[in-house]
This record gives sequence, C-alpha cells and structure tokens, in this order.
Amino acid sequence: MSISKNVKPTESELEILQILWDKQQATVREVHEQLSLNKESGYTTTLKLMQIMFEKGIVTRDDSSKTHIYRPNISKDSTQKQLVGKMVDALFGGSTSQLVMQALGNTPPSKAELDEIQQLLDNLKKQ
Amino acid sequence: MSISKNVKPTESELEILQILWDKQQATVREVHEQLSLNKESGYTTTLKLMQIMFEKGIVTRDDSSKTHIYRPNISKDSTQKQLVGKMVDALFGGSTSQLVMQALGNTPPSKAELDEIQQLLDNLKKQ
DNA sequence: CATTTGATACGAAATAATTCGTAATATGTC
DNA sequence: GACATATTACGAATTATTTCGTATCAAATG
Repeated sequence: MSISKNVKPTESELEILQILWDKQQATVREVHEQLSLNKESGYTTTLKLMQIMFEKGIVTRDDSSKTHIYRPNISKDSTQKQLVGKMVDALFGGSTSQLVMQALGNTPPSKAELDEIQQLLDNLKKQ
Repeated sequence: MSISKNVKPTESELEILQILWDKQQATVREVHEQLSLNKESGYTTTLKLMQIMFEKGIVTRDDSSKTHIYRPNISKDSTQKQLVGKMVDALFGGSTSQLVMQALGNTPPSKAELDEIQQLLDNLKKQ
C-alpha cells in the first residue's frame, strides 16, 4: 500500500510542488519569487494557492512562526506515477510502451540517457 | 512543419477525440453511446462538447444531412506529442528519459513490447 | 397530414480553478 | 510605543469547464 493520497494536483499546484520538491521546504515568498521568474502573478495568488493546497493535504506547513514554512506532502515519485498512468490511459489506450515509443521518438535522448534506458530494459528482460 | 493547431484539449474533449481517432468519424449519438459505456452523462452534454470542439477547430463536421458527422481535426500523434511534452516539462524537469524510466518502471511491458522498444533504442543508438 | 422520434441550437446553471483586493495581525525599527 | 513592513486570512470576482433543460426543426411513420 502506498502512502500517496489520491489527489490530483492542478496545473498551478504542480508548478508549486516542483519548487517544494526541489527545495524540500519553502515560504510563500520563496515560492512566489521562483514562480515569478517564468510567470507574472500576484503574491496573494501564490499564497491562496498554497493555502488551498494545505487544506487539500497536498502540503504541510509549520506555522509556529509568523512566516509559515511549507513542505510537500505527496511525493514526486507517486505524483509522477499517478499522472503518467492517467496519461497512458487517456492518450495511449493503456499502453505504456506506446507512451515510451512516442516520448523517445519525440526528443531523442543523449548517449548517456540511452545507456541508462538500455540498462533498465535489460533488467526488465531478465524477469 | 506540423499541421497541428496549438490547442490544448480538455479532459472531456480528449475522451471524445479518442473515439473519433478510433472510428475516424462519428455522429454525436455514436460518440455518446461509446462514452456511456464508462461514464454517466446526458446526450446533450456530449452534443454541447462536440459543438464547442467544432468552434475551437478541434473537429470538423459534415452537416449536409440532418445528423452531423464529426471528424477529428487534430492528429492523435501531434496531440500525444504536445501533451507528453507538457508533462515532461511540468513533471520531469524537461528530461524525456526520466519520463521513460518512470513509465517503464511503472508497469513493465510484455516481451513483445520490450522488443519493440529495444528496436527503437537500437535505431536511436546508431545516430 | 398529423404525430412521433431524433437531431441540433442555445442559454444558462453548476462546478472547478485562478486571480486579486482588502483587512487584520505580527514583527522589526526608530 | 508609534510607524513601517511583511505576512496571513478571507471573500469575492473572473475565467474555464462541464452539465443539462428547453425550444426548434427535420425526417420517418402511420
């Protein structure tokens, strides 16, 4: 049994999660500043999003001091798993290998990446 | 240059596109009946969605007879490409191979699928 | 030709997601 | 302690998406 909740983060929530996964923890201001590099939006918008994420249980927060500190409460791995699974169902008729083929054909990986994939493939073949 | 429009189908629109890609063309009723196998919803809901898709240019339609016939107007391949690309950016920091690793580790493909992937991998390596 | 059946058109309600303004409050500074 | 600054809380507007009811029209049926 996985510890992951069955939440489906929205697109905006994913942007915030990315930052939290990367930094491990962050304040609203830190998240907002990171977001602002790519995107125009108000501080209270980010705040509100993070408050909603807290209500949903997507993040935890430490409010022992005035400036709250947020941490992700769902793992990157399980979220990737969930969303990739959804995409496989919705777009590739449930075929993971179809997704893989599409992805690989899309932007060909570097030599190092190819080797990594080859290794995984070898492992899968052994079973 | 691809002929694909830069539309991002919503989740409901994708369900309908799946059916249109599969059947090549279909009436609202046909689509609705297919959808109803998995999902509860009204006929006019499906109708409205397909009308909106028409307005957006996602589908075309032949209205020469009373019962209109709809066809997809964006390709499955380009849509997959677009959405996989978005997912790679949003969830895998732009690394396609990370997505591939995740997907393969997720639900291990059959022997036949492994072979197919291996073949693609071999081709990529040659370049 | 009247009636039933099945289709589209359209407006609008319901729901979800995003955005922001304003108020209240705590913290630091002079 | 008064004032400036940074933060959270909260309500509400906006936008996007999904859903459906009702009106209307065309075709088939008897």
